[in-house]
Formats: sequence, C-alpha cells, structure tokens
Amino acid sequence: MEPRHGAKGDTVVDFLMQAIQAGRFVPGQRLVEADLTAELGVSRSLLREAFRRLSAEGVIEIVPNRGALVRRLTMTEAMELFEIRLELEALAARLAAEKIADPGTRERFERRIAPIWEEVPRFSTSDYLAENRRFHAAVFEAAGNGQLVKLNSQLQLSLIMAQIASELTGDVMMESLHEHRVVASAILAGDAAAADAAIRGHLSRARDFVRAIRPEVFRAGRPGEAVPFSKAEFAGTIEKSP
Amino acid sequence: MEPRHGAKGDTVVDFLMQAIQAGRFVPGQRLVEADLTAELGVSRSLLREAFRRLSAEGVIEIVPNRGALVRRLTMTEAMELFEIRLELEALAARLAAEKIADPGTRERFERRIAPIWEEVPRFSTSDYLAENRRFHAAVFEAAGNGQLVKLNSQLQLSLIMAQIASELTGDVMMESLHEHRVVASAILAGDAAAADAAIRGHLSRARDFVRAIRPEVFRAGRPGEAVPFSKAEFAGTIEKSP
DNA sequence: AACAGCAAAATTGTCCGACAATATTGCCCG
DNA sequence: CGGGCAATATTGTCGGACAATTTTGCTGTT
Repeated sequence: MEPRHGAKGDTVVDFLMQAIQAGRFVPGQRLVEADLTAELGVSRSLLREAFRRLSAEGVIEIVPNRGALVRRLTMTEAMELFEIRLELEALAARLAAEKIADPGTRERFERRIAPIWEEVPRFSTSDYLAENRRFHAAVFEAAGNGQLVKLNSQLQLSLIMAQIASELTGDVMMESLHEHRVVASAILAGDAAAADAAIRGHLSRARDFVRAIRPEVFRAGRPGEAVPFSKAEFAGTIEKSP
Repeated sequence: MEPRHGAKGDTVVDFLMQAIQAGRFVPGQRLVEADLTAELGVSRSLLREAFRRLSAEGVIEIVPNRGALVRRLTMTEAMELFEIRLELEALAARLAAEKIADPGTRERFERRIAPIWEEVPRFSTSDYLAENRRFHAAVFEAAGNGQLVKLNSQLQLSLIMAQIASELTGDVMMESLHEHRVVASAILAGDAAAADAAIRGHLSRARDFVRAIRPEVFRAGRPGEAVPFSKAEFAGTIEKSP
C-alpha cells in the first residue's frame, strides 16, 4: 500500500489538512517540525515541502525563523474573503444553474448535497462544518469551471468556520441549512437569477453573523503583521507520539 | 548585500518569476534542477522549495518524476480564467471607484498607472506586457482588499499574455491601451457603475480576441491532463552558465 | 516580588551527499 | 525503419550537519 514514488508529499499534505479541518490543530497553533517528522515518520525535507504548499493555499502561515502555524484570520481578512466569495460563489451558482440540465452534472450535484435534505432535529457542530464544506464545494464543482474550483480552496471557508466554531448555536446552523436548501432548489430548477440571489443572501447573512462575533476570536493587528507567538500559548495541545 | 537569514528562498522565487515574465523561460519549457542550481548557486533544497511555491501560484507545473515546467494553458483554462477575472476585476474596479476619494489611494493609483497617459505612437510588445500587468495590478491594489490582490496573481494574466504574445499586433495593443484609459477615467471619477462596465467591456473584448487565436498556441488536451514532455522540444533554449 | 540581562537550549534555514525510482536517450539488431 | 533494451539523466526522499535566530531559563539586583 506504499504510495508510488513521488506521491509521498501528497500524503503529508493530506494528513495536515485533515488534522486542521478536524480541529486537532487549531488556528494559531504552532506546528513544530521535529514533532511532526517524528509522528509521521517522514524527513524534514518532505514536511517542509508540505508546509510550503499549505502556506501557498493559505491554510498555514510560515514566519521566518519561527516556523509554521495554523493560519488565524483577522476580522478584516475574514470580511475581505466574504466580499470575494460573494462574487465568486454567485458566479458559480449561476453557472451551476445553467449547467444543471446536463445529466452528469445534475447527478453528481444531487449526490454531493444529498445530506442537506435529511430531517435532523439538530446536529453536532462538526457535522455541520462538514456539511457546510461539502455544500459549497458542490456548488463550485457544478459550475464546471476547473479554475473556479481551485480558487474556492483559497477562500478559506474551512478556516473561518473552524475559527468561529465555538460561536455557532443550533439555531444558526439550522437556519444555514435551510438557506442551503433554497440555494440548491434554485440551482436544481435551473433558475440562474434565483440561485444568484439566494447565494448572495445566504453569504451576506453569514458575513453579518461573523462580523458581530466578539473580536477576541480573531487575530489582533493588521493583516500580514507580525504574529504573536509563544510556546506556552499552546503548550499541551501538541501531542508527541509516546 | 547578503539577504538576511531566511529570505534566500524569496530571492530564488523572484528570479524565476522575473525570468518567466521576461520571456527567458517560455510556457512549456522545462526547468531542470541541475542547470538552475548551477546558475543560481543555491542548493537543490532551496530551488525545489521555490518550485513548490511557484507551482502553488500556478506559474509552473510539477509533474511527478519529470520535474518542473513553465505552465502552458489550454484554451479552456484560459477561457475559465477570463470568466473568473471578469467578476473579480469588476468587483475590484467598483471598490476602487468607491475608495478613490481617499488621498493615499488616489495618489498611489495615479502613480502606478501614469504610463498609460503617455502619447506613444506604438510600443514594443514587451513594453505593452509590462504596462498591461501594471495597470491591472493597480486596479486590484486600489480596491483596498488585500485578499483580492493575492487572488489576482492566481489569475495568470502574465502567463496568458506571454503565451499569446506572438499574436499581438500594434493595433490590438493600442486599442487595449485606450480601453485602459477609459477604465482609469471612470475609477478616478469615482463612478463605480461606469468602472464596472468599462472593465467588463475591456475584458470581454480581450477574451474574444484570445478565443479567436489559432489553437496551436495553446496546450492540447484537457486541462490537468498529462503534459507532453521531451528534451528535444526545447533543446537549446536552456542556457547553462559557461 | 518584579525585572533586566545573559547564557543555554530549542528551533528553523540552508547546504551537502547519497541512493532508489523513474524517465529519456542512444544504440543495436532484425 | 521500427522495436526493444541498456546506459544515462533527472527527480524523489532521506539523513546528517552546521549557522542563524528565537525562546526559555536562570541569576543577581533593586
């Protein structure tokens, strides 16, 4: 089951990405090379390449001489990302509505979003995060524009959600789920204008919700500024292999 | 003049980026590690990190076991990128028009785009490429959204232009320059709607021009497919240090 | 007890050399 | 001339090494 020569780096990237999305590494947490090479059993070279890739994707940050840490957004950055996502996902929703007539596209889209129709009284935060991620990814994929799918990953939906996860309530999540259904319906009906409006409404409300969150949840300072950094800050959260 | 510890990698990235934009490395050309480490006097580790970063920015492509090559777009990819740029740059233009009242923003924008007002009868292709790059970058910067500026680099304007450079005529470049002036005027007048319309018109025309180019200029096959690859294809274009 | 300063330890940045895996080229042969 | 195989070139990954830099820990002083 060894991955073929040249694909080992992907394994490391996938591992880190999943660990971050699963919340094992939280925004702001430092990623120490020595610990991770020991745990993953790969060399520093490989780990550092993985860091570079994740950094380019905007998932982690590399501070010279201080290493890598899970990216923690400032409020400003989060708002800027919402502003961009609004346009890009509206475009994706319109394209998706136009292309949904194609059987392959429709089939894939319906399969991807199937979970949103389930009648759940309430769900766990981590279930919601996964559903949310899948739903938005499905919209981008249905648009049939490969470059757009790539850009979606730069919009850091997962990161924003991971950061504000503690502020989510059951009501908010249920409301979001309902909005997803409205968007999905518009796309499935092939109504581009309605899909555009629905997604813009959904994202605007999400943005307003995030904007109202207490500022301590976000990184302080201007975007791109020096990052506060100290081992003590996250002591104990980094698990070494016994 | 030694760059400080930890910034040497940036030097390599900058060098490669410039070499590509200057046309020394053309789309599709292979980048051999051994040659570049010899020329730049850096280790393979550093060069490979630079490759990873450029690959993440979409400037080069890394094919497992076959190394790095300057990215060469398919027609489909180019069209997809135009579709995205249309929305994103329209957003940037609107934001720029709204923020142009701010003296700092206005001053910087005017300085950056100053060259477009010059009365030149005609200019060289490479001058045009540089001007074009600067103009679009200026629009994104004036929008005052840091994340948007980062995304601009993913839209591969330089790559598209480098690839089609041979098809550009003096007339086309002059027409483009005039359109830049219209966009700039709308932004400087603070008219968001006009700026939006002007940039959409400009980009639509550019897209149509590119779409009409003979297909041999673009990479064949579906996006993301295996890349044709052979040393002979570019033999002699890779200069080794004597 | 708070604190400034300094030495020790931890961590990252970069290089080098090595070897296996894979791709490309060159050559031989029918 | 085309196919096939060996030689060569190139990349993927590792491990170790050492300098630069940051972080931690200690110590004595006020």
